[in-house]
Amino acid sequence: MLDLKQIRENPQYVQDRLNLRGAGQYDIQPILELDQQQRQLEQERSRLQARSNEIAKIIPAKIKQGSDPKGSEILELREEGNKVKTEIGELEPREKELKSQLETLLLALPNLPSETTPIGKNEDDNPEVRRWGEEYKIQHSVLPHWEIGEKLGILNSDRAVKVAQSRFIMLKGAGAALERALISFMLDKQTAAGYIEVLPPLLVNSQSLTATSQLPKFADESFKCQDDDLWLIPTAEVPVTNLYRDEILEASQLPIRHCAYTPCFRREAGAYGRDTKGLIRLHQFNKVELVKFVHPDKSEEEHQALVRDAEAILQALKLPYRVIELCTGDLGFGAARCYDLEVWLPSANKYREISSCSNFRDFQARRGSIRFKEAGKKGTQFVHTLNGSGLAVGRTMAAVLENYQQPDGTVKIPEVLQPYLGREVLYETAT
RNA sequence: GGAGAGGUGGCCGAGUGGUUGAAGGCGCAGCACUGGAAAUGCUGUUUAGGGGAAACUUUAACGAGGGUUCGAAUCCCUCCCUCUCCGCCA
Repeated sequence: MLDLKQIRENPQYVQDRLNLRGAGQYDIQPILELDQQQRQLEQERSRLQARSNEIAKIIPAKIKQGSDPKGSEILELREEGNKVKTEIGELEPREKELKSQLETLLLALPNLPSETTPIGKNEDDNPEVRRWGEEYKIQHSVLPHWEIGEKLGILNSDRAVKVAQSRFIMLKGAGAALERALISFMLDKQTAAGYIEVLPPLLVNSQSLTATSQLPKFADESFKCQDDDLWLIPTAEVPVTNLYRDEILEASQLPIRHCAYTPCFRREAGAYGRDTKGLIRLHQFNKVELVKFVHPDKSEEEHQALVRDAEAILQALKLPYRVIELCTGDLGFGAARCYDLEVWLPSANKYREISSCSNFRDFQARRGSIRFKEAGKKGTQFVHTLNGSGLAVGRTMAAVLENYQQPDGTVKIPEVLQPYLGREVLYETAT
């Protein structure tokens, strides 16, 4: 959520920054008008309430001084109290209504792109920041990972579709073990880098989804439970960020860095026909997520470090990748700044997103009221929240299968994974 | 699912109609004491919104929402959540 005060005081700046996401999409004018009306009502109501409070104090004081509780002086005051109360009763609902409209509009407004975010219309304008591992790109032709997987007998789609629906997959034998090995490896690596592991709830309430900004705008992207106010998490970002919702932290506790392995559930509405095969786009997938709560002064450097921590996994696995920065037109709703890591998928002959590392600044902290107090300073400040995948496990598996595919059809296991898996090569087996 | 208890400040915990934004304690900050520290003593310490250049001022908040009253943390209603016991269960 944007700071209403900022919108009020620098409307042109805010509107200009919002326009960078796509001109004409967002209009702050209605917010400015509602805010104006709301404040006017508040002033009037507040003045009446002050009088009401005054009367409530005068009455017992007069009685103490000897006034007759049933006398005309007291009765008049009571009557005025009633009158004031009636007037307040008329203003209050109007003010509440304005406030709730204002809230609705504010929640629907995305974050402002940072000052350094490259300006552009869509993903075609995302600049490449750096590339890594050109020397590890394989030269021979390869099968797409789902074909490798079926041949090796380590993944099965048909049965998963029978059990659930399309866009579900079942891993088997070495496939299941490889997924588990990747998860363990990533968690070990990230905890060694200073992230404290958490295993959060996989179902969250609406308030949590609102804080991280999946709600209200993206309700149709998540699975919802019918009988409870609970949703399946689309990413560990939601439960982990909400761990500190409505809390006031000590500045000395910052930064807080967490990593979490969770399954993630996404409806992928609007993705019909795209990536229908393999491990790229599923309703359920595993991910190790990195989440940070930091002091605003440190947020930029923590963001850069977060990206490096995600990259470290790809480097350890020797998977070629590139880093791109999302331009203003492609930036996610809550992000002020975002880097994507894209891994090389030889069968497609292109890079595919495997991690998205965003700095939300105080956008989520404001929605979730995640604040901190600085010793000796008055008041509280909002923390900055950051998160990124470290990494998407299914897509990593796909990248491993393809990039480590040998001409003879076998798949080598990356060295760092061998201790986890207890083997060096995957061979074709009868299914 | 059945029965009961409870939700108060950063934390613990008093408070059943009138200066209670809220006793007391812990924690934290400052000062004193000390060579320095501990201990001790004193002082201070909620958040959010509005108005104001500022000093300051005003409103709201004791799980949430409604009601009674001139006045509600305190009384009434509805909802949510937590805990305990029993049942069920990984």
